Amino acid sequence: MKFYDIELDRTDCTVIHQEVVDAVREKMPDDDLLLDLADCFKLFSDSTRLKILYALMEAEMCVCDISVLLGMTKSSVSHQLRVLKQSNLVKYRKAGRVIYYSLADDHVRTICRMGMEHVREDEIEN
Amino acid sequence: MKFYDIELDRTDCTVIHQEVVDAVREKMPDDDLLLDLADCFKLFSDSTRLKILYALMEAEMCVCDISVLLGMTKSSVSHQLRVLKQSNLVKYRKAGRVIYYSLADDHVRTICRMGMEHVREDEIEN
DNA sequence: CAAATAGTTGAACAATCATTCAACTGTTCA
DNA sequence: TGAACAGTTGAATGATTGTTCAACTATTTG
Repeated sequence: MKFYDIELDRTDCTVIHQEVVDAVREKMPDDDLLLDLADCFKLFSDSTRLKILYALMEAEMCVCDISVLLGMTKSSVSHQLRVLKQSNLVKYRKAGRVIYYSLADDHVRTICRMGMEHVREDEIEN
Repeated sequence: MKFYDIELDRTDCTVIHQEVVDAVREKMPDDDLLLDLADCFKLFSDSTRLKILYALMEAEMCVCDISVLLGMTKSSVSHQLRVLKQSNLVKYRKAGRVIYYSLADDHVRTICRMGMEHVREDEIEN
């Protein structure tokens, strides 16, 4: 029997452990869920956003306050607040022309604390 | 007294709450630490890396196994494994020309679980 | 030794994304 | 009413980053 020149699979592998692959595949979370999870972590993966979140852990603040605290333009702060707002990490209340932002719930604290523990441990190790 | 045309501060704000800003500034973690934290979360912010990590939660796997499981090239898997290795999230052992990867410790599980809780709650809300 | 295969590596490319800039809305207040 | 200011928005820009491609190393095996 002749082997035709079929299109190569993206994985030019002789699978080493088919049983392992099959077993793991069954346990894998859905792709959609993993995409959502990645998006969630992406929110915490920028230091400007982290600064904003850590600031809001301490107090409700308006955009100007945050701008001055971080030494950044109102525009750039506002752009990031929009991202955090859309993901329900922060909420806001309007008072005249001033808009006060605060944390939406305690998830932010929990997630930041978790990551911080990992970072600090690495510091000790190295 | 004349106002000279000095360079504008990046924050064209009348600070609304100087006391709040000062109090928060005192509590803020160091910039370096926040950068490290952001880098830590960045590792979890890509769905390919998450897939690899979730796979390794189930079993030790070689690069070919992971490639087949994810339907990706060995090259792209290898690139991501390098990132995870450099950050001490995965470790490896060599057996002939096969290299087996596994999780370095339990941090990955803890951090993923934490994020997953947040994602699932959002699912219920919306 | 030579062929085959596991895995790595660096450059190139495309997509993503944070910041900037300028223009804009909306509210206060004189 | 109009000036001043808080905040938002969209387009442009530059940096970062995930994937691809091709070439490479290293190990096994016939």
